[in-house]
Amino acid sequence: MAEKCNDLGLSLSLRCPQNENHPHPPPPPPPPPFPLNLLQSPLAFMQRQNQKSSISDPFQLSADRHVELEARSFLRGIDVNRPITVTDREEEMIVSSPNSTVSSVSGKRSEREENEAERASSSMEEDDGGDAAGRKKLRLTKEQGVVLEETFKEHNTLNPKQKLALAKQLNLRPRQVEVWFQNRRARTKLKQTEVDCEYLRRCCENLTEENRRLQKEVNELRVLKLSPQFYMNMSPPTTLTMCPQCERVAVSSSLAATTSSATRQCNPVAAHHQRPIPVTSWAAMIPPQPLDARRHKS
DNA sequence: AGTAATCCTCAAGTTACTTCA
DNA sequence: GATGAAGTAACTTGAGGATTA
Repeated sequence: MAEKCNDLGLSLSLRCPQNENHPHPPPPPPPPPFPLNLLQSPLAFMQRQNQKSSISDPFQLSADRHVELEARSFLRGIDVNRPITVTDREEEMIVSSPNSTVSSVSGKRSEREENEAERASSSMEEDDGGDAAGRKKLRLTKEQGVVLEETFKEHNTLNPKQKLALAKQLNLRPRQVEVWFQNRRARTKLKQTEVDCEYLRRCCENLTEENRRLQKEVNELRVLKLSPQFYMNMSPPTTLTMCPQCERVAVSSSLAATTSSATRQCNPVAAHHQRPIPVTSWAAMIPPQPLDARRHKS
């Protein structure tokens, strides 16, 4: 499976913003074949790809369309499931995706059923002598697979012209090339979905663990808050200090921060200037007035 | 210009066949 | 050899876009 994954050229492509800042992020994903946006479904991606391939060569597409339309006018009703002969192949070089007609809606089923009998009587070109009843499954050769894969890497959709050329090159029916690309896109999407799911699962696990850790921390802090003597002896990591004389408040990270702006502006000789007062201590001494009001008063 | 019919292509889902452990 | 799982070619269905009468 992993080997297949490599064959498909798939890799993690989901970026989790939370985890980018996470102290224990998951192993960095390899460069994505196509970036996954959680707001963008794979379908949207595919559609965008299709649009891209269409837009990239509008002239060619319209030319193909022209060829198609010309061909369609006199090649209707061709049995596309019929085994390919050399003549057929020449015709298929003209008509685009003949078997799409089969998969299309309007009255195609009966047409196909008619073809079944004919197909049964004349075994396929690739047929090695098996029974002709039911659908005959062709196994693509290694060379065909390689070429298809290479083409798929270049563009995951084909316009009619490309399809015909590829079919000719590989000695396949255009319909087979078309089906192969459809299935290949489906496989790519499936693999990508699996990879994305796995990555999301890991994200979820990490966030759960982080949540558990933070909950534990919160509980510890609660316990700490409930034991006053312990709390009072503790020097807080960040200490608000205030000069009782000038009532200026400053933030210092340790005792060494006595050179903060508040103390610098006061008399450095005074002993109480050197000792940071924990918020809980001095706050109790301050009358319930806004600092600004008291400052204005003085 | 609006509309219905037709065709094509696609994604999604399914079926049936092949291969392999 | 039988069997079940996995892979995949081929098929079906429905939607949407383009073209044409």
